[in-house]
Amino acid sequence: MDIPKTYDPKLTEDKWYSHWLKQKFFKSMPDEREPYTIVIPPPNVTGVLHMGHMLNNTIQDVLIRRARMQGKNACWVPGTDHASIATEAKVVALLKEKGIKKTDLSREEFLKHAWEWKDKYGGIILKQLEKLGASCDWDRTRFTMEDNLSEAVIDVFIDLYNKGQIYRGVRMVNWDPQGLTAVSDEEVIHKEVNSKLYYVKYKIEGSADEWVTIATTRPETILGDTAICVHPEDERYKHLKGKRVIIPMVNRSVPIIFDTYIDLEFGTGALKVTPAHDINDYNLGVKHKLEVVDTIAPDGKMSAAAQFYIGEDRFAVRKKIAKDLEEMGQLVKVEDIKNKVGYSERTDAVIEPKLSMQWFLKMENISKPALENVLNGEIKLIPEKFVNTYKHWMENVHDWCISRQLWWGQQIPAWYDNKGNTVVCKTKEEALEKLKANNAAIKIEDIKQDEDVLDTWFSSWLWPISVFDGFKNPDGADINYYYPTNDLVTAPEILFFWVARMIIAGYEYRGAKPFNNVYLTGIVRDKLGRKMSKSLGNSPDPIELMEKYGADGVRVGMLLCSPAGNDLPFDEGTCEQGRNFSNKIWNAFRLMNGWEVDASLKQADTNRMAIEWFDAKLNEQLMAINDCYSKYRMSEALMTTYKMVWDDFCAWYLEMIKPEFVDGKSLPIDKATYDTTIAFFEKILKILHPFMPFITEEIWHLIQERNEKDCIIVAHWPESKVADMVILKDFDFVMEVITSVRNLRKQKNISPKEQLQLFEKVNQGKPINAYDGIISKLCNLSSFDYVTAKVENAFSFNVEHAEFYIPVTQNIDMVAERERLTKDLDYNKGFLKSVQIKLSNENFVAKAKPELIANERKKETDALAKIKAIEEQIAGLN
RNA sequence: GGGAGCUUAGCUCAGCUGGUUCAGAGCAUCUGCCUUACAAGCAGAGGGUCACUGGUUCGAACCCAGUAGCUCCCA
Repeated sequence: MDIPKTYDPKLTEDKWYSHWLKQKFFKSMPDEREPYTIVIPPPNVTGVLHMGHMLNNTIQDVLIRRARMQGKNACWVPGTDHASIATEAKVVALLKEKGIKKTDLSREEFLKHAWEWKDKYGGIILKQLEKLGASCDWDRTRFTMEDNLSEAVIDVFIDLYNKGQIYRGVRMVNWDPQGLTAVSDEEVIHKEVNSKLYYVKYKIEGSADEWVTIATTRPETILGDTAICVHPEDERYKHLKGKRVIIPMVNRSVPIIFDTYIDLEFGTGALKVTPAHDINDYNLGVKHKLEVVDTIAPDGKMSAAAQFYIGEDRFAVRKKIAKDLEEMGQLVKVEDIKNKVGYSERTDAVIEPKLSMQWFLKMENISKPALENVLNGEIKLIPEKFVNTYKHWMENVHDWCISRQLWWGQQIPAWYDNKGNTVVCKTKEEALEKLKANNAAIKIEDIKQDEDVLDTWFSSWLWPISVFDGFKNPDGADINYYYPTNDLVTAPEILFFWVARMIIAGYEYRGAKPFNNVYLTGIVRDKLGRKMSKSLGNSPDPIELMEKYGADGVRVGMLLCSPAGNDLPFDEGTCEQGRNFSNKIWNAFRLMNGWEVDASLKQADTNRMAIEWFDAKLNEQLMAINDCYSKYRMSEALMTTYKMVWDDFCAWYLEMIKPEFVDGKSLPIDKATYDTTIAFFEKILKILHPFMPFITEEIWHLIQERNEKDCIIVAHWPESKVADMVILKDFDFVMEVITSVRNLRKQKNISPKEQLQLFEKVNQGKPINAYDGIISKLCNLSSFDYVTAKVENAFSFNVEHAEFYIPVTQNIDMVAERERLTKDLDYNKGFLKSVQIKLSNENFVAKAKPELIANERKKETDALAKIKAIEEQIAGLN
């Protein structure tokens, strides 16, 4: 078999992915095995794969692949969400390009376009996940707006309405003037921006020339002012009690009210109150029964109620009104200021607080079990620090605004008659029956359905239940088997948007949690610490990355630097490291593959010892890896695996058993060693598989011809046995000897090809001589002997209780040697001193644990012995 | 303004119950090697006042208090 010396992922990835699909290895059906379930955080249908998805889905795939290998019935459910605002915006933009205005279309026509768009582009991201190797059960792919899932959403709305948990009311909402819809509090991003603070004076009614100066960042809302508010304790304004002021331009007379809400320090201490356009002003308005004048239209332009600047944009008006006020002599001054402004997460438009009629879900009672069961550990958040954040949010939870002024989504099942009656039910026919109760004369054509749709999260909060048809078929085989799911992997950004609400829905509709563990990944950032985003253009294209480094390489790269919950400053270098690792594994295989096996050859002792050692090492490391997995320390599990493969297996083990080269040709290897080595390698490949599915599958099949179903993806995760600690400890000594010899060669400029003699003088205990053959091989020794006296005219070093000597033909540089040994001596003396200080401390001896003291005493005697040995070596140099 | 968290090598991070030579890993850097698996490699080396200041303790990267800087969440 001729194998290229560089691994080429392009030749393997598509091949194995389609093989896995063909063999239905990702498929899961309920059976008698223990289930292991993950539901994907459904990516937005408008989305294309970004680095956040890469990280997130790599972790899910690692978890699901390992579970599958552990013999569990692994089920990873994929899907997408319909993303109301984002999708609608895309479709509107596309129609605009074609010269079609949304307002010219009927709802049905628009939805037809939207579905066309979804069918064409909505599956892109899932296809991209296949490149990554995602082993989702694609037969289970769901979409939040497909019929069954939509029906669940509507049923839940009706159910919650009937339970009195949903209500309709006028409330101040976050209005997105670009998307022309309300968005929830969680969809508003507050950014600090440079603004101006305008000081404007209002004339006191009935006075000749008496004024009150207010400060505002939004002078365009002056036209909607319905009061001025000052602090009741503010000496500057006490005399204004009972007075009124005149609003500039509109000349409206409004009261001066007093409230402790006012910050005395900010601006002039006098606040203009615009209940229609500021949430705090709105609350003041409710409290003081103020008039509400809504001066800004839904599209962000001034409305007729403003009287001036009608039809002009709010930001243009801000500049204009400042100028006009200045001309009127009522603009006192303008200051620069930094303040926080809310932006729409979806459209990036500045949010306009706006009063409107919306549907709300009461959160207070329904969220209780969701808080309780996270606090008591029934549901674990990983890392745990997020419990604090979660608790804080859940204890201060606001009612959830669930209506959106859009067409793309589930239309709210509320029906209105011509007399102001409202009913909530599934169909117009049902509505007719219900409405008849109060309106006997009603006809079906008099009934109108609510125009709005439900928030997308009102679909996705049902995801872990609805993907298993848990609403339609609450006692179905799927929901009973797969629910609660095991792990959820998602970003901390949507802990409240989504995770908390899924937990709420889980308890409300299944009486049980939706998942056991929530693994919160970090946010992928660029080198400057900025979040990766399309608008910044600072994100590499994941598909290109995979083409450059291979899917396995990128998976390793993503995981190497991503501890749970910590942000991940992405560096392409780690993908390169991942690619190099692929190549290392590939070449390890090439080495073994090139060996000629001689069945008649007896196994050498060195090989037997090497095998014993690596067996112990593998067990030790596997135990550590399993432990990392159990704690969701993914990057640590990977790093442990990486070192076990690269250092322990390749750098040490293979070097130990590698047959020698004689006359330009490798000697054959004995069969026992070969077979065991291949068995080790297969174990290693299995451990690597969740991280690097493609290369491991490829090599698995190169090792030997296998049945089409005999794939590593379904191979059994290796059993971990207790490692032989004695061997491991002995070998640490051996490694140190070998490293010391190599180090000496390097320092003395002795070529690795020049054979050396090595002598060992054991000062204490028995020599560990089982590994002498290995030392000889890896150090390229001509001889290795034990002596009882020190060797003259030789370089020396110490390892534990033994002195080692390498005689040399060349002259020893006495000065350099003395310097080196003196340095070693100083270190050991310093160490001894620190131990002795500890031991002479009465408090330490009295209070520390006995085994600790015994250990310190041992360190003391060891150090003394070592110092003595070094001193003798120095003396011997003369 | 309220809350949470972070600060350890040039970079990214481990460091669990305070106690072993505990100051670590990977990457990067430096030195020497194209040694028949791999230069995407091999062998070796150098890097740190554990943010700062105090305290508790026989003993502190770890516990406590304060200070500085950074990040996130909420208003």
